[in-house]
Amino acid sequence: MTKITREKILARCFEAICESGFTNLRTDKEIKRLKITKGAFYHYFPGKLDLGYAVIDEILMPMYLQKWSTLENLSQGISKELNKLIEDEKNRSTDQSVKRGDVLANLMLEMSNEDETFRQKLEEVLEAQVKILQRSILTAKAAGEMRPQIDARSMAYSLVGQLQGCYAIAKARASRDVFTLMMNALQRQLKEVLFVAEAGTSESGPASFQRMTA
Amino acid sequence: MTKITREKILARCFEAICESGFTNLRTDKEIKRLKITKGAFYHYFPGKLDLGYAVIDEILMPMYLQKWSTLENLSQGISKELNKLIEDEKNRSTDQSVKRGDVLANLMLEMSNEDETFRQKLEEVLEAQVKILQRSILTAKAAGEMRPQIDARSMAYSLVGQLQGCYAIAKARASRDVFTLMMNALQRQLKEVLFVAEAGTSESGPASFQRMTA
DNA sequence: CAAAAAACATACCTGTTGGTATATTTGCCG
DNA sequence: CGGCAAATATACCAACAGGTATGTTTTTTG
Repeated sequence: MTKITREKILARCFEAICESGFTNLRTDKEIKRLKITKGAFYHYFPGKLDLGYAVIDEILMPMYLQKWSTLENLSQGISKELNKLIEDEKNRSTDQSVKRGDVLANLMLEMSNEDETFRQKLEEVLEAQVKILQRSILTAKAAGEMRPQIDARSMAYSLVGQLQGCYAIAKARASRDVFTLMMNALQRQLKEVLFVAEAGTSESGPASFQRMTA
Repeated sequence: MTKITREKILARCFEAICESGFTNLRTDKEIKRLKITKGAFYHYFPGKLDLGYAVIDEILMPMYLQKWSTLENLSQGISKELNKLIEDEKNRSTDQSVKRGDVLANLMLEMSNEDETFRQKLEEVLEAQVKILQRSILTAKAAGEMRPQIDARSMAYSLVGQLQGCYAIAKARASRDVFTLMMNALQRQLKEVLFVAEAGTSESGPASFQRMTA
């Protein structure tokens, strides 16, 4: 037995949630698929909602923490690393992943107004991301890599928001190209606002929203 | 009879969709609430999905067209009007509206990967908005109100995406303050990237992400 | 005004879905 | 090995939810 039952349930149900959200998750379908029984399922989870909470705590949260993990314990080259992370996300995307969109964003919009506990747990994941980014931006400012007048909190929120915006639009367009396009625009915007180094070339003004060369 | 049955159904179901999405819309609940019967409902709509399509075509689309309507037939002062529209959206927001979030964004994330027709119709609404913004930006560029190197299409997409990002984060935080904060950041970012007039004050670099004064 | 079409009303049906009650097995500790 | 608790299995259920079949009323129109 490589994986104990509880972990299998969590992993499989997380996958199902990624595919079609929490409401569309059918517990008994997944139970059949896992070749277990309701007895096993309800032994580990009091109900569907509690399963959802566990998925957030034990899978989603670690997942989104790891997403930015390389930024932590970094005292220099933060803006470069940030750009690399966005670049990675862009390159890792597939037609399928674009159609699914961002799991956290999906769950936020689906569940925040339905169940308060759900919302709180999703908020925790969101805030965890924001905190990492915020601290990284502060570090970058201290290292002279970012303009000092930038407010780290505002910046962190906007970053996460824009990332989700990219995912949302691309999902509705069902187009990986649109995703790439928007991520490129985000990168350009970041470059201009963040990096002190390139600030010299002010002749043409900010570079954001110049024609996208996807 | 002020409103015919079909319109009442559409209006009421739209409201319900705003509250908790399409999947959570319970047709028979709304039928009872409207004090009509299934006969009436299924006389006008072949099924629940078709009702959804009709809501998008007949309510959502006009709604989002009107949102930017003042931008059309405007040959000057576009950037100012754009800023005013965002300002309005910020001021019109309530705790409740923030908790609900943006209906279009909600539906996009909920339905795009569930039903292709749904996605296409939502895409139409999205594209309609983008087109209006894109044309306005072009006009503004022609009038010398915006930096000429801005790509209108890229700009329009980013705008809509960021707007949805503001709504998404604020919804998850269940905080009108967060919404205001993010909308302010968006306004500041727009000001700096868009407006030719203010471009002179380059000493401090771009103003985006400076400390938010909500 | 008569017939046909549109607009509703009533009753019923079926699959689904989350959940429960209860029985059985398995693993472990003394 | 005996017993106890965790783990898993089986059968069942009640509510819901969308949809259908069919009947009745109202409106339109020739």
